[in-house]
Amino acid sequence: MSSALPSSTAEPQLRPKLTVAAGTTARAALEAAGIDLNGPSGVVVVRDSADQLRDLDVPFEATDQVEPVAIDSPDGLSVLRHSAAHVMAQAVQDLFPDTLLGIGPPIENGFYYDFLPKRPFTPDDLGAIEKKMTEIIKASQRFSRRRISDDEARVELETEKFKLELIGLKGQPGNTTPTELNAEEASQVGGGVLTMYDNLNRDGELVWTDLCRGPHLPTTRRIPAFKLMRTAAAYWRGDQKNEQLQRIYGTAWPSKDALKAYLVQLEEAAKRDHRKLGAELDLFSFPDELGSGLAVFHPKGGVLRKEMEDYSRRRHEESGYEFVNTPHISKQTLFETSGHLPYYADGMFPPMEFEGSNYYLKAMNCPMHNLIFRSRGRSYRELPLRLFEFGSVYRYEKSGVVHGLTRVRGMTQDDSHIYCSKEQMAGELKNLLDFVIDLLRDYGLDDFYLELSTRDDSPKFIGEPAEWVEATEALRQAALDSGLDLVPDPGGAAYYGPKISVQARDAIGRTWQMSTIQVDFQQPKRFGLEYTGADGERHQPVMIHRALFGSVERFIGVLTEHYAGAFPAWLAPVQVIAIPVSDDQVDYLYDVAKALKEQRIRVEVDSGSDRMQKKIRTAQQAKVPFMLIAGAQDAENGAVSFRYRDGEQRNGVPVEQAVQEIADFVASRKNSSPSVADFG
RNA sequence: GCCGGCGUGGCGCAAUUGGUAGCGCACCCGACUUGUAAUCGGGCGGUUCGCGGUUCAAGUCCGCGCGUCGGCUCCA
Repeated sequence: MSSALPSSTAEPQLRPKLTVAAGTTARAALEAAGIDLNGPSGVVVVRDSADQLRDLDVPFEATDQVEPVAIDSPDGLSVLRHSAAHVMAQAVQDLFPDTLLGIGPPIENGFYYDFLPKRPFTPDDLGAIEKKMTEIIKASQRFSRRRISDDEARVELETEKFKLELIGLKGQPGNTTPTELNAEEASQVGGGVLTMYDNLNRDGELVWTDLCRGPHLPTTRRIPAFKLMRTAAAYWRGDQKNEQLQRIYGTAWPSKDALKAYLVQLEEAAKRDHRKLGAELDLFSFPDELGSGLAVFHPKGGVLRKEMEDYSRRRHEESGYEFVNTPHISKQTLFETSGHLPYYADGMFPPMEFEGSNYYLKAMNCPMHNLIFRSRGRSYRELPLRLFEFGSVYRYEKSGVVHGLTRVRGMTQDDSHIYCSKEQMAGELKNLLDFVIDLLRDYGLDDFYLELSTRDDSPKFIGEPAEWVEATEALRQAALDSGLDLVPDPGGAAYYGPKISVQARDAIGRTWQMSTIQVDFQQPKRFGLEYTGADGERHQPVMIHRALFGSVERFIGVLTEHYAGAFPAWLAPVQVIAIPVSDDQVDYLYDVAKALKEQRIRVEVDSGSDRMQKKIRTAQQAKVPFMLIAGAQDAENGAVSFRYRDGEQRNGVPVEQAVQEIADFVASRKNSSPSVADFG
């Protein structure tokens, strides 16, 4: 997952531009125009004609046309959150006086500030900091902008070593494109002239100050709602070699209601967490005894896997793939040939030594597929040769990154390697991308964009520049032909070739990297792969790597969150649960279940001693798509009553019809939950 | 890997300043035979993640390890 929850950001309102005369403030112009400065959509800054955001209370040097920016617009929210970060930093330095400041930018849905405290913050500290922040907000401190020279700043900030470093990196005045600073860092020092923001209390007394580009809210009072979320560690300037700072994350909103809505949204997202649902729905677990990042699938999770894989196999079969199988372990020399060792030794489990050789668990399937290609002479008539395998690989993910099913140490890739001629490459990539998107849609993901990862001038990228260009352009063309949005990712390529990755948005707007398609000229070279062309000459094939689910495990994790555990009927571990009103209908329902089983429907009869209401509750919590309920009346009429996931019901449906409806619905692979509307 | 939090029956939680573990769900048994989200009663189940230490006494304090959570870094 890359992005967080969608923010409930309001669209910027179109407002007429206002004139701010030289020597006057934006506030004066806004007040004269009767524009609200205080409400949940009140204006907090303005955008000038140079597209810069400016404080309301700083006089303009020259007359200008400005656009009001409301607190609930995207820019307004950033200003709010950045100001909240300042308030938090003030609170922290107040409570923990020897704490040094890092940077404190706004981020999606909130803000953070990095600190170097004498001791790390604890969760308990957050409460105290929040309380102090509330005091600062109530004190209605003014954010007051002050220009300062680099030399003055160095004196004023002599104890703040991180701020001094930023000033040094900022570049000379007039240089508006600092290349050393990322966007977050630039928000502190800007590109040219340095400014300080002084927090002044009602008496005009200076209570706190921070180096900052701004702009800010007029006063701390304009922070209507905030909450500190968590503490974490973060490396200074994002580099593992640097000092580790303590980061505090917070969120801030234009109203208490908006904050509450955001917190509810987080709770909803937490309910979909596949790790939680995996346990609740009895799908999989991670036994400590196995080790970190190693999952076992329980029978219900096993059904999911099987259905997912079966459908994938079928589609691959129809699309000209050939199925192969390779072992989980290999001698070291194979990975030397492929070039993965020593490059990626850190990412592999350490080798086992026996019979005079080092054996590695495979972290990728491609070298073994290459051996299959090379096992005999190949003709151009065989190309494109598409080898497919559900191949289990093992990767030594660092202990801190293992996460549920989405980042594991043992996984099964739906891995495919396609060998084709250079001439075939462009067409093959296009077909492949269509195939991938089409198949993902069948599993219910239907909102995508693409990312094109290319090389930069880093030495890690190997191979001929001309080949990179050719492969990159072929990928780009395939991406453009798909009509999907394409986001560039310079420097993100694998060391052996460029790639396209398919990003999918789930039901609540989060994005996940799904499939990757990579072009590789290197391995064919390293393995000496060749085929005989129509011309009788030997040629080197192009190799395309491609995984569609990424891994089966990860895909199950993503689908679990996408559907919040309420899987489509065709995937659901239990598709039908039959519930008798009283014990007298148990045998009757076993007959109904038998008829369903003949249609290969996964059905259970709840013959336990619970009351019917309890059984309905249990089935509902198990998110079973169809409940079939039968009482004396139904049994007498040879009928059953449906209850769907949404609680709707249809009573007195003849058994034969009910069985057919369910079988048809499952066969349709509809991804929405069945409901009354589906059956008219 | 780094920083911090957490680790109590299958699951979710409780246990005063250290004084040798309780509850709900699930599970098992019994009673009740019920028409759309929890019937009642009884029972089983824990070497409090592991190892070591402090103490008369450790779930509680300390150290190490493992696992996990939140971030950072990483993700062929």
